[in-house]
Amino acid sequence: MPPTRPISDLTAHIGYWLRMVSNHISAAFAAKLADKGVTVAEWCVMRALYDTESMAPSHLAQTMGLTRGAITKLADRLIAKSLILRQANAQDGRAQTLTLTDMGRALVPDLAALADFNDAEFFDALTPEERETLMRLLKSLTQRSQITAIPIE
Amino acid sequence: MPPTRPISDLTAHIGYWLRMVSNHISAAFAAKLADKGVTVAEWCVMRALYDTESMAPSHLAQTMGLTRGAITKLADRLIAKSLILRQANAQDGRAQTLTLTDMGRALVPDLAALADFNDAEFFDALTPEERETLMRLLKSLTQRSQITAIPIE
DNA sequence: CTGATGTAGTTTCCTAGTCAATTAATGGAG
DNA sequence: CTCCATTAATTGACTAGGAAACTACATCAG
Repeated sequence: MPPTRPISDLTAHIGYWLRMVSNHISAAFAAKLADKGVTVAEWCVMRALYDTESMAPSHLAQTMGLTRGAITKLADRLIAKSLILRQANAQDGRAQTLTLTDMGRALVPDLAALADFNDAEFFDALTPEERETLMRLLKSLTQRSQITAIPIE
Repeated sequence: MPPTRPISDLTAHIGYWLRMVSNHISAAFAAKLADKGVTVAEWCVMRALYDTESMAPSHLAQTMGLTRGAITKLADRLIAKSLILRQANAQDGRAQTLTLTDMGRALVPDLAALADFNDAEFFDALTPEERETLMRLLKSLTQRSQITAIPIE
Protein backbone atom coordinates (compact mmCIF):
# COMPACT_ATOMS: atom_id res chain seq x y z
CA MET A 1 0.00 0.00 0.00
CA PRO A 2 1.43 3.41 -0.97
CA PRO A 3 1.98 5.85 1.90
CA THR A 4 -1.17 7.55 3.11
CA ARG A 5 -0.76 11.30 3.00
CA PRO A 6 -2.61 12.95 5.85
CA ILE A 7 -5.71 14.65 4.51
CA SER A 8 -8.46 16.64 6.18
CA ASP A 9 -11.01 14.73 8.20
CA LEU A 10 -14.51 14.44 6.75
CA THR A 11 -15.94 15.81 9.98
CA ALA A 12 -13.86 18.98 9.66
CA HIS A 13 -16.37 20.25 7.11
CA ILE A 14 -19.45 22.14 8.17
CA GLY A 15 -21.15 20.73 5.10
CA TYR A 16 -20.72 17.26 6.51
CA TRP A 17 -22.69 18.07 9.64
CA LEU A 18 -25.22 20.03 7.70
CA ARG A 19 -25.94 17.08 5.43
CA MET A 20 -26.03 14.67 8.31
CA VAL A 21 -28.64 16.67 10.21
CA SER A 22 -30.58 17.63 7.11
CA ASN A 23 -30.79 14.06 5.81
CA HIS A 24 -31.92 12.79 9.17
CA ILE A 25 -34.67 15.36 9.55
CA SER A 26 -35.85 14.88 5.98
CA ALA A 27 -35.95 11.11 6.40
CA ALA A 28 -38.01 11.47 9.57
CA PHE A 29 -40.42 13.81 7.78
CA ALA A 30 -40.66 11.45 4.80
CA ALA A 31 -41.60 8.62 7.17
CA LYS A 32 -44.37 10.71 8.74
CA LEU A 33 -45.73 11.71 5.33
CA ALA A 34 -45.57 8.10 4.15
CA ASP A 35 -48.21 7.24 6.76
CA LYS A 36 -50.50 9.61 4.86
CA GLY A 37 -49.49 8.11 1.51
CA VAL A 38 -47.60 11.20 0.36
CA THR A 39 -43.92 11.82 -0.51
CA VAL A 40 -41.97 14.96 0.38
CA ALA A 41 -41.96 16.14 -3.23
CA GLU A 42 -45.73 15.63 -3.41
CA TRP A 43 -46.15 17.59 -0.19
CA CYS A 44 -44.13 20.46 -1.65
CA VAL A 45 -46.41 20.61 -4.67
CA MET A 46 -49.53 20.52 -2.54
CA ARG A 47 -48.19 23.19 -0.20
CA ALA A 48 -47.36 25.42 -3.16
CA LEU A 49 -50.82 24.98 -4.67
CA TYR A 50 -52.52 25.65 -1.34
CA ASP A 51 -51.61 29.33 -1.45
CA THR A 52 -52.56 29.91 -5.07
CA GLU A 53 -55.71 29.22 -6.99
CA SER A 54 -53.68 27.20 -9.47
CA MET A 55 -50.21 27.07 -10.94
CA ALA A 56 -48.43 26.19 -14.19
CA PRO A 57 -46.27 23.04 -14.11
CA SER A 58 -43.30 24.98 -15.45
CA HIS A 59 -43.59 27.55 -12.69
CA LEU A 60 -43.69 24.76 -10.15
CA ALA A 61 -40.60 23.22 -11.74
CA GLN A 62 -38.76 26.47 -11.32
CA THR A 63 -39.69 27.09 -7.69
CA MET A 64 -39.03 23.49 -6.70
CA GLY A 65 -35.76 23.18 -8.57
CA LEU A 66 -36.97 20.16 -10.55
CA THR A 67 -37.08 19.60 -14.30
CA ARG A 68 -40.36 19.92 -16.14
CA GLY A 69 -40.17 16.22 -16.86
CA ALA A 70 -40.08 15.48 -13.15
CA ILE A 71 -43.12 17.71 -12.58
CA THR A 72 -45.04 15.86 -15.28
CA LYS A 73 -44.51 12.58 -13.45
CA LEU A 74 -45.06 14.09 -10.01
CA ALA A 75 -48.35 15.56 -11.23
CA ASP A 76 -49.32 12.20 -12.73
CA ARG A 77 -48.89 10.57 -9.32
CA LEU A 78 -50.86 13.26 -7.50
CA ILE A 79 -53.63 13.02 -10.08
CA ALA A 80 -53.72 9.22 -9.66
CA LYS A 81 -54.26 9.84 -5.93
CA SER A 82 -57.01 12.39 -6.72
CA LEU A 83 -55.14 15.09 -4.84
CA ILE A 84 -54.73 17.51 -7.74
CA LEU A 85 -56.29 18.25 -11.13
CA ARG A 86 -54.61 19.03 -14.43
CA GLN A 87 -56.59 21.45 -16.61
CA ALA A 88 -56.06 22.94 -20.03
CA ASN A 89 -55.46 26.66 -20.24
CA ALA A 90 -58.09 28.41 -22.33
CA GLN A 91 -55.77 31.26 -23.38
CA ASP A 92 -52.72 29.20 -24.35
CA GLY A 93 -53.10 25.83 -26.00
CA ARG A 94 -49.69 24.66 -24.77
CA ALA A 95 -50.18 25.59 -21.15
CA GLN A 96 -51.87 23.78 -18.31
CA THR A 97 -52.71 24.57 -14.74
CA LEU A 98 -52.54 22.37 -11.70
CA THR A 99 -55.06 22.78 -8.89
CA LEU A 100 -55.72 20.99 -5.63
CA THR A 101 -58.86 18.87 -5.49
CA ASP A 102 -61.13 19.40 -2.48
CA MET A 103 -59.65 16.22 -1.09
CA GLY A 104 -56.13 17.48 -1.65
CA ARG A 105 -56.89 20.84 -0.10
CA ALA A 106 -58.44 19.20 2.92
CA LEU A 107 -55.29 17.14 3.44
CA VAL A 108 -52.81 20.04 3.44
CA PRO A 109 -53.45 21.26 7.02
CA ASP A 110 -52.88 17.71 8.31
CA LEU A 111 -49.59 17.50 6.47
CA ALA A 112 -48.61 20.98 7.61
CA ALA A 113 -49.15 19.81 11.18
CA LEU A 114 -46.76 16.94 10.54
CA ALA A 115 -44.19 19.40 9.20
CA ASP A 116 -44.57 21.55 12.31
CA PHE A 117 -44.25 18.54 14.56
CA ASN A 118 -41.22 17.22 12.73
CA ASP A 119 -39.39 20.50 12.98
CA ALA A 120 -40.21 20.86 16.66
CA GLU A 121 -39.16 17.30 17.36
CA PHE A 122 -35.59 18.02 16.36
CA PHE A 123 -35.06 21.67 17.11
CA ASP A 124 -36.65 21.63 20.54
CA ALA A 125 -33.29 20.19 21.55
CA LEU A 126 -31.96 23.73 21.12
CA THR A 127 -32.80 26.77 23.23
CA PRO A 128 -34.96 29.46 21.59
CA GLU A 129 -31.87 31.63 21.28
CA GLU A 130 -29.94 28.84 19.58
CA ARG A 131 -32.82 28.22 17.18
CA GLU A 132 -32.89 31.89 16.36
CA THR A 133 -29.15 31.91 15.72
CA LEU A 134 -29.27 28.80 13.55
CA MET A 135 -32.12 30.19 11.47
CA ARG A 136 -30.28 33.49 11.04
CA LEU A 137 -27.06 31.82 9.91
CA LEU A 138 -28.85 29.57 7.44
CA LYS A 139 -30.85 32.44 5.97
CA SER A 140 -27.68 34.45 5.68
CA LEU A 141 -25.95 31.63 3.80
CA THR A 142 -28.95 31.32 1.50
CA GLN A 143 -28.89 34.99 0.63
CA ARG A 144 -25.18 35.22 0.06
CA SER A 145 -25.07 32.13 -2.14
CA GLN A 146 -28.11 33.05 -4.26
CA ILE A 147 -29.91 29.85 -3.38
CA THR A 148 -33.52 29.91 -4.51
CA ALA A 149 -35.04 26.49 -5.16
CA ILE A 150 -37.37 25.02 -2.57
CA PRO A 151 -35.55 22.01 -1.11
CA ILE A 152 -37.10 18.63 -1.84
CA GLU A 153 -35.07 15.72 -0.55
CA MET B 1 -62.71 26.16 -3.70
CA PRO B 2 -63.18 25.34 -0.02
CA PRO B 3 -61.94 27.95 2.45
CA THR B 4 -58.19 27.96 2.93
CA ARG B 5 -57.36 27.58 6.60
CA PRO B 6 -54.26 29.54 7.50
CA ILE B 7 -51.38 27.15 8.02
CA SER B 8 -47.75 27.66 8.91
CA ASP B 9 -45.43 28.96 6.25
CA LEU B 10 -42.89 26.52 4.79
CA THR B 11 -40.13 28.98 5.58
CA ALA B 12 -41.05 29.00 9.26
CA HIS B 13 -39.28 25.66 9.64
CA ILE B 14 -35.58 25.51 10.38
CA GLY B 15 -35.54 22.21 8.50
CA TYR B 16 -36.56 24.06 5.35
CA TRP B 17 -33.50 26.32 5.44
CA LEU B 18 -31.28 23.47 6.45
CA ARG B 19 -32.34 21.43 3.43
CA MET B 20 -32.06 24.37 1.12
CA VAL B 21 -28.47 25.12 2.12
CA SER B 22 -27.48 21.48 2.40
CA ASN B 23 -28.85 20.58 -1.04
CA HIS B 24 -27.12 23.52 -2.62
CA ILE B 25 -23.74 22.72 -1.12
CA SER B 26 -24.04 19.03 -1.96
CA ALA B 27 -24.99 19.81 -5.53
CA ALA B 28 -21.97 22.09 -5.87
CA PHE B 29 -19.71 19.40 -4.48
CA ALA B 30 -21.23 16.77 -6.76
CA ALA B 31 -20.47 19.00 -9.75
CA LYS B 32 -16.83 19.36 -8.69
CA LEU B 33 -16.47 15.62 -8.18
CA ALA B 34 -18.12 14.95 -11.54
CA ASP B 35 -15.17 16.64 -13.22
CA LYS B 36 -13.04 13.87 -11.72
CA GLY B 37 -15.53 11.20 -12.79
CA VAL B 38 -16.65 10.40 -9.26
CA THR B 39 -20.01 10.69 -7.47
CA VAL B 40 -20.48 11.82 -3.87
CA ALA B 41 -21.34 8.29 -2.73
CA GLU B 42 -18.21 6.98 -4.45
CA TRP B 43 -16.13 9.67 -2.76
CA CYS B 44 -17.53 8.63 0.64
CA VAL B 45 -16.50 5.02 0.04
CA MET B 46 -13.01 6.02 -1.06
CA ARG B 47 -12.59 8.37 1.87
CA ALA B 48 -13.64 5.62 4.27
CA LEU B 49 -11.22 3.12 2.73
CA TYR B 50 -8.37 5.63 2.80
CA ASP B 51 -8.07 5.43 6.57
CA THR B 52 -8.31 1.65 6.82
CA GLU B 53 -6.39 -1.12 5.15
CA SER B 54 -9.66 -2.56 3.91
CA MET B 55 -13.30 -2.80 4.91
CA ALA B 56 -16.24 -5.20 4.66
CA PRO B 57 -19.10 -4.05 2.40
CA SER B 58 -21.61 -4.60 5.20
CA HIS B 59 -19.60 -2.37 7.53
CA LEU B 60 -19.51 0.29 4.86
CA ALA B 61 -23.27 -0.04 4.42
CA GLN B 62 -23.75 0.61 8.10
CA THR B 63 -21.51 3.63 8.36
CA MET B 64 -22.85 5.18 5.17
CA GLY B 65 -26.49 4.51 5.96
CA LEU B 66 -27.06 2.61 2.72
CA THR B 67 -28.41 -0.88 2.16
CA ARG B 68 -25.99 -3.69 1.39
CA GLY B 69 -27.55 -3.91 -2.05
CA ALA B 70 -26.59 -0.32 -2.73
CA ILE B 71 -23.02 -1.01 -1.60
CA THR B 72 -22.78 -3.98 -3.96
CA LYS B 73 -23.65 -1.76 -6.91
CA LEU B 74 -21.54 1.15 -5.69
CA ALA B 75 -18.56 -1.20 -5.35
CA ASP B 76 -19.25 -2.56 -8.85
CA ARG B 77 -18.99 0.95 -10.25
CA LEU B 78 -15.78 1.73 -8.36
CA ILE B 79 -14.27 -1.55 -9.50
CA ALA B 80 -15.22 -0.78 -13.09
CA LYS B 81 -13.28 2.48 -12.70
CA SER B 82 -10.32 0.59 -11.20
CA LEU B 83 -10.51 2.67 -8.04
CA ILE B 84 -11.11 -0.20 -5.60
CA LEU B 85 -10.66 -3.98 -5.41
CA ARG B 86 -13.03 -6.63 -4.11
CA GLN B 87 -11.27 -9.57 -2.46
CA ALA B 88 -12.46 -12.78 -0.85
CA ASN B 89 -11.94 -13.13 2.87
CA ALA B 90 -9.77 -16.14 3.73
CA GLN B 91 -11.34 -16.63 7.17
CA ASP B 92 -15.02 -16.36 6.21
CA GLY B 93 -16.22 -17.75 2.89
CA ARG B 94 -19.19 -15.39 2.83
CA ALA B 95 -17.31 -12.21 3.51
CA GLN B 96 -15.35 -9.89 1.26
CA THR B 97 -13.14 -6.90 1.74
CA LEU B 98 -12.91 -3.74 -0.29
CA THR B 99 -9.58 -1.96 -0.73
CA LEU B 100 -8.43 1.10 -2.64
CA THR B 101 -6.24 0.43 -5.67
CA ASP B 102 -3.04 2.47 -5.91
CA MET B 103 -4.84 4.62 -8.43
CA GLY B 104 -7.80 5.07 -6.10
CA ARG B 105 -5.54 5.93 -3.17
CA ALA B 106 -3.65 8.46 -5.25
CA LEU B 107 -6.91 10.17 -6.16
CA VAL B 108 -8.21 10.66 -2.62
CA PRO B 109 -6.05 13.69 -1.70
CA ASP B 110 -7.23 15.47 -4.86
CA LEU B 111 -10.84 14.82 -3.98
CA ALA B 112 -10.25 15.84 -0.38
CA ALA B 113 -8.91 19.15 -1.66
CA LEU B 114 -12.15 19.62 -3.59
CA ALA B 115 -14.12 18.92 -0.42
CA ASP B 116 -12.06 21.50 1.46
CA PHE B 117 -12.53 24.04 -1.29
CA ASN B 118 -16.25 23.42 -1.54
CA ASP B 119 -16.77 23.90 2.18
CA ALA B 120 -14.69 27.06 2.22
CA GLU B 121 -16.50 28.43 -0.80
CA PHE B 122 -19.79 28.55 1.05
CA PHE B 123 -18.88 29.05 4.66
CA ASP B 124 -16.34 31.80 4.09
CA ALA B 125 -19.43 33.95 3.82
CA LEU B 126 -19.66 33.61 7.61
CA THR B 127 -17.26 35.02 10.17
CA PRO B 128 -15.02 32.52 12.00
CA GLU B 129 -17.20 32.97 15.09
CA GLU B 130 -20.34 32.28 13.10
CA ARG B 131 -18.78 29.17 11.58
CA GLU B 132 -17.84 27.99 15.03
CA THR B 133 -21.36 28.57 16.30
CA LEU B 134 -22.94 26.80 13.34
CA MET B 135 -20.67 23.79 13.72
CA ARG B 136 -21.41 23.63 17.45
CA LEU B 137 -25.18 23.76 16.96
CA LEU B 138 -25.11 21.09 14.25
CA LYS B 139 -22.92 18.77 16.30
CA SER B 140 -25.18 19.30 19.26
CA LEU B 141 -28.25 18.36 17.19
CA THR B 142 -26.45 15.29 15.90
CA GLN B 143 -25.62 14.09 19.38
CA ARG B 144 -29.04 14.70 20.85
CA SER B 145 -30.83 13.00 17.97
CA GLN B 146 -28.59 9.94 17.84
CA ILE B 147 -27.74 10.51 14.22
CA THR B 148 -24.92 8.28 13.06
CA ALA B 149 -24.88 7.56 9.33
CA ILE B 150 -22.41 9.42 7.14
CA PRO B 151 -24.47 11.70 4.91
CA ILE B 152 -24.41 10.87 1.21
CA GLU B 153 -26.68 13.09 -0.84
C1' DC C 1 -49.94 34.82 -44.64
C1' DT C 2 -45.81 32.13 -43.82
C1' DG C 3 -41.78 30.43 -42.06
C1' DA C 4 -38.42 30.69 -38.08
C1' DT C 5 -37.83 30.74 -33.42
C1' DG C 6 -39.26 29.99 -28.87
C1' DT C 7 -42.04 27.89 -25.14
C1' DA C 8 -45.03 24.18 -22.55
C1' DG C 9 -45.35 19.83 -21.65
C1' DT C 10 -44.33 14.81 -22.50
C1' DT C 11 -41.57 10.90 -23.39
C1' DT C 12 -37.58 7.87 -23.50
C1' DC C 13 -33.51 6.31 -21.73
C1' DC C 14 -30.37 6.45 -17.99
C1' DT C 15 -28.71 6.63 -13.01
C1' DA C 16 -28.75 5.45 -8.20
C1' DG C 17 -31.11 4.25 -4.66
C1' DT C 18 -34.77 0.78 -1.85
C1' DC C 19 -36.96 -3.61 -0.66
C1' DA C 20 -37.47 -8.37 -0.68
C1' DA C 21 -36.14 -12.80 -2.32
C1' DT C 22 -32.17 -15.65 -3.09
C1' DT C 23 -27.64 -18.01 -2.64
C1' DA C 24 -23.90 -19.51 0.00
C1' DA C 25 -21.31 -20.09 4.10
C1' DT C 26 -21.01 -20.09 9.23
C1' DG C 27 -21.79 -21.71 13.73
C1' DG C 28 -24.34 -23.45 17.55
C1' DA C 29 -27.90 -26.91 19.74
C1' DG C 30 -28.91 -31.41 20.39
C1' DC D 1 -22.37 -35.17 12.88
C1' DT D 2 -26.47 -32.88 11.36
C1' DC D 3 -29.87 -29.54 11.13
C1' DC D 4 -31.30 -24.95 11.61
C1' DA D 5 -31.04 -20.13 12.41
C1' DT D 6 -28.04 -16.36 11.17
C1' DT D 7 -25.14 -13.61 8.39
C1' DA D 8 -22.78 -11.77 3.88
C1' DA D 9 -23.45 -10.55 -0.39
C1' DT D 10 -26.06 -10.48 -4.76
C1' DT D 11 -30.02 -10.05 -7.65
C1' DG D 12 -34.36 -8.40 -9.70
C1' DA D 13 -38.32 -5.53 -9.58
C1' DC D 14 -39.48 -0.99 -8.52
C1' DT D 15 -39.16 4.22 -7.55
C1' DA D 16 -37.91 9.01 -8.38
C1' DG D 17 -35.23 11.92 -10.48
C1' DG D 18 -32.17 14.11 -14.78
C1' DA D 19 -30.96 14.96 -19.78
C1' DA D 20 -32.28 15.42 -24.12
C1' DA D 21 -35.25 14.52 -27.99
C1' DC D 22 -39.82 15.30 -29.37
C1' DT D 23 -44.73 17.29 -30.16
C1' DA D 24 -47.77 20.97 -30.29
C1' DC D 25 -48.77 25.54 -29.99
C1' DA D 26 -47.57 30.65 -30.01
C1' DT D 27 -45.44 34.63 -31.62
C1' DC D 28 -42.85 37.53 -34.40
C1' DA D 29 -40.32 39.24 -38.68
C1' DG D 30 -40.81 40.01 -43.18
